[in-house]
Amino acid sequence: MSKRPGGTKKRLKRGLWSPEEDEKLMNHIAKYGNGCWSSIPKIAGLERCGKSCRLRWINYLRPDLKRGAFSQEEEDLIIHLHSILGNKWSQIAAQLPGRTDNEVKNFWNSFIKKKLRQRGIDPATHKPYATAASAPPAATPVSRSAVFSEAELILSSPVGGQHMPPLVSAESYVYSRGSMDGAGGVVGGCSDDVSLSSLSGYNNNNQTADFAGYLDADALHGGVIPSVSSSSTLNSMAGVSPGGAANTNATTDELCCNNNPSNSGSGFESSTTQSSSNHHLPWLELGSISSCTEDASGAGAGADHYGAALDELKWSDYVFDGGYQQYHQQGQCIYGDSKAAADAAAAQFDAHGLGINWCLN
DNA sequence: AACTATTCCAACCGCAACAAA
DNA sequence: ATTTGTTGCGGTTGGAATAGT
Repeated sequence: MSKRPGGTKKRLKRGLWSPEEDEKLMNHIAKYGNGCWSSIPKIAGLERCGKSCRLRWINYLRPDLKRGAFSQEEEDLIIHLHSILGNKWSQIAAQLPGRTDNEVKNFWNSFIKKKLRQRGIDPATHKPYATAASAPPAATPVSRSAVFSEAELILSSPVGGQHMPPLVSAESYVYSRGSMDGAGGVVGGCSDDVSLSSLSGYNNNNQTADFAGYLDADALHGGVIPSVSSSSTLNSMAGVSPGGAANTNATTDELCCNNNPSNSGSGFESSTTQSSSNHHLPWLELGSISSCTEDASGAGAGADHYGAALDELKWSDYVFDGGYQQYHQQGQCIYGDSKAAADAAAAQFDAHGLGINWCLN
């Protein structure tokens, strides 16, 4: 795929990566890590710019990538996080193990956007479109905004053990509660229990404590959360040769999984090293929601998949208690079942191996 | 079967932030 | 303090794949 005419002095290859190029890059990173992207092409014998190599690795070659369709839980989480963070794809992706910002962005643009519009929700604002059937045009109160400033997030947290009146619009929870009426209007309340404080991690109730471990509070408050694409994390991610650990110079100790929570430092790590097995998504749980949808008249009952999602395995269960570990063990990767070697590598891959430094630098 | 329209996603671009010189 | 190089992020695009006619 040739996106743009080159124009640079040195002719660099563009477009889709060939399997040979992939192999070169993977072999290089397996050997040396992913330190200096600008020098990688030369050393690895690739006629690509470093930027392109970096992108290829992050978006496609990383052994920890979870390919395939987004689960309902992931979709819910993306919608919810987008209502808070906006187009901060890297931050959103940081909360979705195995997903890249590019993947999340594409999923949003190609699927969720459309879906929300069909439901009468403006994907940009997460508010229902003003329609004759619902609300008067341009009459949406400010307090109903689902786009939250940092201050709003903080203000919505409990102070002195008491919940402040939530500034969170009901819409932002509608997605997971299945209480949106056909025209996109909001039905049902329960706002007392679902202030964004639970998201922000400032709430001290149990629910929030659990969730705080899931969704890094820093992520929602402008703190630094290294995304999975950050170089520091990637260095740890490169702790195993994608092409097969046997081909690397790494010692057994370097390759072995390190699940010690004390090593968790970044948002990614911390979100995947929770010692507690009691993680859950507050909005999903709060949404046991059938009890919360006072007015189910327009909710479309079971037709709404968001409500149905509540009956499914909790995403956090998948992530922390089995599925994600299993995913690690099974080594899902871009090459799927046909790449036994990559599977084997991914089985040993561990994002927590912070002590590993493959970089030559 | 051939053509057109649409969808999806990998990859590119430009910019900003940061670090090192 | 300034320059230069590198990295990361978000927006955009082009083309392959798919659906529709």
